Order: sequence, then structure tokens, then C-alpha cells
Amino acid sequence: MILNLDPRSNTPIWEQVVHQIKELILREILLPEEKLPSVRELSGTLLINPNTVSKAYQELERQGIIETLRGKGTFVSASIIPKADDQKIMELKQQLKQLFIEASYLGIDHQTLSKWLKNYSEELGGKDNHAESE
Amino acid sequence: MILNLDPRSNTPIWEQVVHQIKELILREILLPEEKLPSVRELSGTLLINPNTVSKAYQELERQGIIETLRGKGTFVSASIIPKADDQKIMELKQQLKQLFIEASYLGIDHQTLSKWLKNYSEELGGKDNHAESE
DNA sequence: ATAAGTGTACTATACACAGTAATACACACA
DNA sequence: TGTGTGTATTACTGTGTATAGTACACTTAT
Repeated sequence: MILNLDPRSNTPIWEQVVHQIKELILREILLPEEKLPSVRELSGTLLINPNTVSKAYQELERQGIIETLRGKGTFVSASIIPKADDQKIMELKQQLKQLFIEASYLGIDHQTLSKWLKNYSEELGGKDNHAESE
Repeated sequence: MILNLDPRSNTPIWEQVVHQIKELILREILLPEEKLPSVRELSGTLLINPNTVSKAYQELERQGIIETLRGKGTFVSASIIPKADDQKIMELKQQLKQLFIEASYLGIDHQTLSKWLKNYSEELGGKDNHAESE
């Protein structure tokens, strides 16, 4: 598995791993029940510390996205149920608001942002996107 | 000036100050040419270090949003011109993509996000919203 | 001139966290 | 038994935030 990591980014490496694996699952490149690379293997290919990979896997498991079986490996969860965590939704809205403000100062209006969102939806969310009938 | 700061947030205090002042300007609570509180005054009311306020002001000036006059004070820029910085736009799109992914795992679709964006636009962007002729 | 108020610069310190490194442990499976 | 899993622990380094204190340059009003 090859991920795009930026050591100079301000977002921690383990968080970048979390983000990109979630994206791979959304894109259905990683399928339910599929086995992920071992901690040591992935740390080898990504040239990062095993502890960093472990931290990413633990965070993904905490979110219910992957499951780990001691001695066997880590696997994509069979069914990923979207959790309507109110706390996280509030944080997301706050983040969206901040993003809108930054966009405003770049001369980008909300309609353009919505258009981009729609593109991302078509590009990534081919799964439960209710798009089959379109 | 009263801002809502969260010392336990992972975003630095000076960055929170930057964000909230940008929002106040968008809301037209802070008007062009208006004087901002002095570094020492704001650090007093916010109970933070003057250096932290100074860092926020310097970042705002770097973005062309405020202007500082030595010995006189800091003021909101007379005209804030949206700069179409390609680099920043790319970062914004990346951030929006990540936000969409997180939303997907919370069961929120792109249409809901667009609706929220529209709300923010009406709530905040009453200024140069090209809404005069519409 | 003098004083007060402005932003700025500099050094030092404390603290938290990311990341690395090395090691050891518990479990599954052939 | 041996190899490959994930996990836990400890120590160390580096980076960045924030605080604290001090000093400087400038503007304005007295």
C-alpha cells in the first residue's frame, strides 16, 4: 500500500495515514474484511516508525473502521456504520465555517465550494451515494 | 473586543485570534479603517501574552487584512482585496476534500454540507457577496 | 522636552507533543 | 517450535506554543 505522506506538513504523520486509509476505503480500493499491511510491513514501505503506524491503526479501530485480531492482523471492518456523533458534527460544522471564511478571503463563494463538494461526492462516494438511479 | 479562546484546543491561540478577527471583519462588526485594540490592551482582556497578540496581528498584516502604523496602532485595511493565491486555493480544496470524507463517515452527504455553506454565506457574507444586483 | 502609548525585537524558560529507537510481551498459526 | 501478528513500555530528540521580562523606535499629546 502506497500513501502520500508529507513529513513537512503540520498534520501528524499518523493522522495523514488515518485520513488516507479512510479515503481508500471510501473509494472501495480497500474492501470490507480485507487485510491491511502489518504494522512492520507498512512502516517499512512508508519509511516511518512502526509506532507511528500502530498509532494510526489504533485510531482507526477507535473509530470502528478497522478491526485488529491479535496475532492475525488488522482488517477493514465488515460493515462501517456511520455514527451520528453530535460532538463530532459540531466540530465539523465549526471547521466548515472556518473553511468558508478562508474561502471568502480568497474570493471563493459558497456556490463554488458546493460545486467542489459535489465533485468530491461523485469521485469518492460511489458507495452509498444514492447515485445509482441518476 | 471579546473573543472566544480555547486554551485546550490543538489550534494555537494566535491562530484562533486570527480566525475570529477575520470573522468579525466579514460580519462588518469591525469596519475598514477602524482601530483595533492595542497589543497590550487585547492581551489584557484576553488574559494572554502580548507576544501572542502580536503574532496574530503580524499574521493578519501578512495577509493584508490589517495595517500597522508604528506608534499609532493597528487598523483594519481600507480595502481588502481577495487574492486568488493558487497555492492557498489548492490547500483549501484539499481541506474541503478531507472534510467531505469525515462527513461521509458521520453519515452526512454533500447536499447537507452545501446547505450549511449557504447558511454561513447568508449569516456572514453580507458584504461583497455580489448580492446587490441579484 | 517630556511622558504615555503604540508596535517590534530579543532572550530565556517551561511545557506539550510528534517522532524515533530499542526492547519486551501476548497471541495465532503452520 | 518458530515466525509473524499487534501491543506496551521507556528513553531520547526535536519542534513549536506560550509565557516572562526587557529594551528599542516611533507617534501623539501635554
